[in-house]
Amino acid sequence: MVKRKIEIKKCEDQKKRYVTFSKRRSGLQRKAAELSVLCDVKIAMVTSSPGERPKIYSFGHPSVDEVIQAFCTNSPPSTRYDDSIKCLYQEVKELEHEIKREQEKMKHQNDSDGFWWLNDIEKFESIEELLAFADGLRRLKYNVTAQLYGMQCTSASNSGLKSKEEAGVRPPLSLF
Amino acid sequence: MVKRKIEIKKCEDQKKRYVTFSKRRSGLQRKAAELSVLCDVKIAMVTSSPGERPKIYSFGHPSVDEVIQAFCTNSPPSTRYDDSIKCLYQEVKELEHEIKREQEKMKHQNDSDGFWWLNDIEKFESIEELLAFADGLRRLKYNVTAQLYGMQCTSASNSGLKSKEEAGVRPPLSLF
DNA sequence: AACTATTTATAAGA
DNA sequence: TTCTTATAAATAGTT
Repeated sequence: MVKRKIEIKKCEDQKKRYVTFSKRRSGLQRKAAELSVLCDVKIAMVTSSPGERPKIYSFGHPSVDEVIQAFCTNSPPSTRYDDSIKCLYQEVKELEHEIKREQEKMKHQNDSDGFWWLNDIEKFESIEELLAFADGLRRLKYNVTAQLYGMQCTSASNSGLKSKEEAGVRPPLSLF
Repeated sequence: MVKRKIEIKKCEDQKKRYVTFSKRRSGLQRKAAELSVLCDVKIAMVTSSPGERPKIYSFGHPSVDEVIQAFCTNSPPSTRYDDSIKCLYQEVKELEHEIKREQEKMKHQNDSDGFWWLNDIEKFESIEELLAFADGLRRLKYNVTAQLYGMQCTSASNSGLKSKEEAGVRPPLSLF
């Protein structure tokens, strides 16, 4: 059996889409009914069915019509909270928030006490990850070594000595 | 910490009611949005807020007004599926179903092969339960024994013999 | 707003 | 459609 988490995007398999619609619509309706009872509020839900010739499903407490009436006539736009667009903004805001928290977490992980290279060795969950990390370390070592070698060469030639050997410059591999 | 399951009935604590409304409404909205994306359907939700001066919350894809328009004008009542009342009937049907299943379960438990006293010893989950069961058995034994003793006495006196001993009647405890 | 122990919803399969 | 089950998501109570 595969993982059951699904992406929220249009399901292209028509049959599955119908099943999902059926299941989720009933779940939504139950939730709506619970909300109206728990919080003693009016609620209405109108849905079109998927497919060629959409039918209209409706559900409401105390009745769809009463709630729609209230929406259309009793409430001037100033008293409405339409989240149809707001929720997109909300989504963006939440993503930004998540990113921020993620970044903070990273920061804390990376610089606790300044000894980042001692941290989180335990977090690797497989040999592969550990090997990848080790490989990263090798590259790092190589780069640092090469960098250092280059710096030594530069300072050696700046110092007026003739050869690298005279300046005590060693080949990269001996630096670690 | 106490159990977290709640009854679906009006929450009398105003503050809690507001919090619940806020949490559940946003959950409902998320679900509605997911449904519209997954199944590629139109949906609208209108809710009144709890409290003295209810505000109207609305949410819709592609927009509340479009869906309500479709509900009010484009769809003759014959094409509508209004579940506001249907769901009550559904609830009754489900309860009846549940009762029926429950009864069947009972029936199966009670008379599988007629040896009910051999069944379900394993179902006890604690020493206490088992001891309670044992105590019940003791009482049962006592009652059956007494009953039997009474029957013996009756038949003994009916048989014209003078004493219980003559009729082979034993005291209750020896019967098990 | 955040946390978390639980409950609830649900995707997939039968 | 309904049921089951493993897993994901929602949320009640609390901080």
